[in-house]
Amino acid sequence: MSKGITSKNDDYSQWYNELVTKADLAEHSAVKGCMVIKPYGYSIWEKMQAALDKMFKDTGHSNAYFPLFIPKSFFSKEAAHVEGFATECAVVTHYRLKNDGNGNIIVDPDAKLEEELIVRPTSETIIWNTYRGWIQSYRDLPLLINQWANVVRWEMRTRLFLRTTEFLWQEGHTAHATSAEAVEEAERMLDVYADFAENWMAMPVIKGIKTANERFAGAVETYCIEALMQDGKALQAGTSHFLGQNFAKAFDVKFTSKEGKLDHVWATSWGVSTRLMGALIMAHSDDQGLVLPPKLAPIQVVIVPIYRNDEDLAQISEVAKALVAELKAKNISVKYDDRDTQRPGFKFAEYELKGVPVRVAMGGRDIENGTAEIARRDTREKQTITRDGLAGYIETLLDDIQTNIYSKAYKFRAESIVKVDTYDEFKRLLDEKPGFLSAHWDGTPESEQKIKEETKATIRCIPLDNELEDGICIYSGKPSKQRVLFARAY
RNA sequence: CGGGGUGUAGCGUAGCCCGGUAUCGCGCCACAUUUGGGAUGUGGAGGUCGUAGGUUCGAAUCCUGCCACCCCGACCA
Repeated sequence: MSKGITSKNDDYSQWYNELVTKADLAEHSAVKGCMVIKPYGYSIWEKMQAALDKMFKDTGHSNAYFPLFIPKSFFSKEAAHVEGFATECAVVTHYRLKNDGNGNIIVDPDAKLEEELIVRPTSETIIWNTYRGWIQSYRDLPLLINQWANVVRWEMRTRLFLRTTEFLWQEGHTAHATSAEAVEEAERMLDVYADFAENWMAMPVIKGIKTANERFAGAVETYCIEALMQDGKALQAGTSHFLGQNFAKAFDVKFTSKEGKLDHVWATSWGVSTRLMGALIMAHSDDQGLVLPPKLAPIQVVIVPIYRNDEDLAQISEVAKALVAELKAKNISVKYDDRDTQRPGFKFAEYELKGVPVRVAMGGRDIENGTAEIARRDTREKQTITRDGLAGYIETLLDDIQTNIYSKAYKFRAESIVKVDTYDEFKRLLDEKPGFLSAHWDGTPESEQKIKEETKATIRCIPLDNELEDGICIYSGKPSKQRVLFARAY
């Protein structure tokens, strides 16, 4: 491991790339655009999955699994949907290889599929085709299903976690008897995502709705949570869609209501992906490496012994192992690193790089004095604490770190939302002080598109709690009823 | 997919212009001394120079195709 990483002030994207690889989260694979998620990175994802999965179950959802492959004909049934995804689909055309006689393995031309299969970029079509057989009556509703899966979107440019050709995610797909109920579901799941982002990832988000330009292909309304990264760029962290009856109509999913009337069902879908890993990294980390919120850190506490000989080590280990037991009893994940192959300074740097929230160092001096040195990753402050009540202190400290990194991110974001009233000011701030720009917009896709072309800033969302306020569009000068949030985005 | 760049040991690199079988650092292995912020010394192992062709007596070096990665655009979670 080489010393140090590029400073995020010098080169933000290089800082990010080095962080991902040097903290052992992921690496590029032999397959273009696809990554290998390494054990340390995957264990963070598993923690995210566990927390989200529980939240889904607590809101009444069940997990299921649908196929990776989608017949091409399914895909074409919803016009907007196919148009939105057509340009980024991987297609399976054959099912067999053969030896061409010259020692080369080739695709067997005789093994062409009658109907090509699309590798799912999202599963609405296969799921709604399936739901047709599951739903007949209002008694079958609501149908609340989630699946954890991989999907493939053939992106032109990829970045570890933020945009990869294959990625992991969850996709919820629900069916309801009424429009209102489906809207309520879409909003409920948006709240779940916001709750997760803020309370687990310690990342403040803005809940909002997307403009028509940014809406999911096939949705009536797209809700989103938008986060702000430390370089002032926005990142869409999760989306929840009210799909109306679009997919029900496309796949002919009808139910008989209490009143005996036949109608198409109302749908939602919602998802978050391994992109959250990228968000987590960029939200809190610094030039020393990752900063992980304690609730998602695979290792919450590491104990490093400092010793001169085996006798010292034996003494320290006794105390350290007792602390390990106390912490484990409090459900804190702790690692006692007594490797003799690395020196303490190396270990300090390594665990800082990996974002372990709390480090405990114990040496001969501490054994004599009945103390330990506690270092917190978020502020890099060190304190000497007495051995009595140490486990309790650490437990409190972990909560404190969780709160502190949220506050820090919240403060940064609050400072990064700026009201702008002229287009010149808008353009100036985008370059000088990137962040969310709150500005009036006339509500037309044309103005939004022009602003995007000229400045690369897009409307991230119309905040759900937006106040109505009369004004004029910064681009067209036409009347506007409310401000929307613009930003350059990942 | 367009423009630019890069590919040499696990990682980072020199050598390429001017062709003669590969340099240095980190890491790795062994031993010793070390251990409160990325240890030091001595010895050692490790390379089809991204890949496939071509030119040549001879290619990391020159030529062509392909692949991958990075940066910048268009597309997007």
